Amino acid sequence: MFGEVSLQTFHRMPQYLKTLYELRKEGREFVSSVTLAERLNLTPSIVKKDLSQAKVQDGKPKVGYAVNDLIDDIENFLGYNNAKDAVLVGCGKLGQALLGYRGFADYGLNIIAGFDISDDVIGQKVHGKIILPTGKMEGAIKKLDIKIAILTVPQEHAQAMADALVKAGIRAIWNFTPAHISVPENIAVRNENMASSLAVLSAQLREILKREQDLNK
Amino acid sequence: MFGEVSLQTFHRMPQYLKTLYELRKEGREFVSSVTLAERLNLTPSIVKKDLSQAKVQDGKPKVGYAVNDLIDDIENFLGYNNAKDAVLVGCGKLGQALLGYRGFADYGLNIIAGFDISDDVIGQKVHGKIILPTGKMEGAIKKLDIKIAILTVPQEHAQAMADALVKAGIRAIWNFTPAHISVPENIAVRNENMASSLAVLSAQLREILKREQDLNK
DNA sequence: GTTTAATCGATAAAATAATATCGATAAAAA
DNA sequence: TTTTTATCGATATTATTTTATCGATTAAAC
Repeated sequence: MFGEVSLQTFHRMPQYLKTLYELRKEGREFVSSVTLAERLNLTPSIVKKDLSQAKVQDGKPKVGYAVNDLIDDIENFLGYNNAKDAVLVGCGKLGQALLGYRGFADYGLNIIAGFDISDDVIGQKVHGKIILPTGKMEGAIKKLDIKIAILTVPQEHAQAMADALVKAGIRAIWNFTPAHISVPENIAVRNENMASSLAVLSAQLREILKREQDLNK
Repeated sequence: MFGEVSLQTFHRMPQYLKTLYELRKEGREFVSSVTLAERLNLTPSIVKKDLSQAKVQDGKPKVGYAVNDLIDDIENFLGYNNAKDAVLVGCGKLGQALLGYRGFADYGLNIIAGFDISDDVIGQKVHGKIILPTGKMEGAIKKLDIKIAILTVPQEHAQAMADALVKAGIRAIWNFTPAHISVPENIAVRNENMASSLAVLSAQLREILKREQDLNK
């Protein structure tokens, strides 16, 4: 689906980038797949395979990859340079937390504005981002040709709002609600599913505690 | 690592559960793997395989699985019944949003209290959850034998706080900071990594837009 | 009561992802 | 200058995950 590049690879890319920033800060010019793998608990093989998909310049035998070049290549690969505009819909607690999250800019995401139905928050600013009434949403999306929406409305409004966003021209929805939303197949959805994450964490914890008990028998 | 059950399977479990709740609400007594697969965009094969790992009672040919039994089995499998206590560390915007998030209770997670260093928030209550000074953290964790921590401190304090949590006896950390934290290998960590998610969403969006352009040529 | 249709559960096949291997190469050491 | 060593990049192998197949079974239709 992604022209050969797997989702797992995309998942790991920001981790490589993060480690590379640290290495640059430490003053290192070159880094090997072995070092990256160690820092991120991966194998050198997978690191080399992943990087081969993002990088332009080859690594050098004996020394590895040029840190700066690699940073450029991955940033470019992930589109961190050409900032993408987005809207955020639903400015409750979580919505406002995300609206004020400065980290997004580092990832090339630029939230234009928040939208909400409640007069209590309309007109407020969170870290310089204005909250507008949902009535103005479709117009803004169309006018600015925005493709990405962050969805943080209450669960029961998730589907209706997703429909409205699609109608307005949004092509990718980052869904922070627990609701499963249905969209046409040419729309990307990414679910930030707390329940899923917690299920996995609980499973890990259970396994760890069990292993420990077995040992102490 | 999880006694045969893969992480992907754990990820899908809460989705099944969610759909089953809906079906129960609709008054359905039985559901087939085909129906579940349709609602969640999966194949019947994977649904059957996943469920076979969580359920106790067999499905019936021709009609499928008993909705109520299946709900019980999955809830049990995921540990939604025996509520797990947790602490939340770092009560900034995101921390408070999560502190006030009622959904956790549905997943069997019970946040005992929030902890923070700032006098601005200490003593406040968010949805009935009190915010305490970090000085009292270790004592509370030990006294109540708490195993799970939600980490929402600023990135630069993530590692130090993780260390403190491990020292206090925490065995599973749900990390909402962008920092990569190092912990002993008998501690579970789950990274809620925005950068990763955004990378995947961007990749999906890019692919969709590209496919569209190709068609219009 | 017999036939038909839908589904399960087990297993086989295919697809995908991760890991290991190895020749080529460049830096460093001898 | 020659040898050694560490690493890349390509490819082969292995492991994991998903999908497909199929006999057995049960509810419903006839």
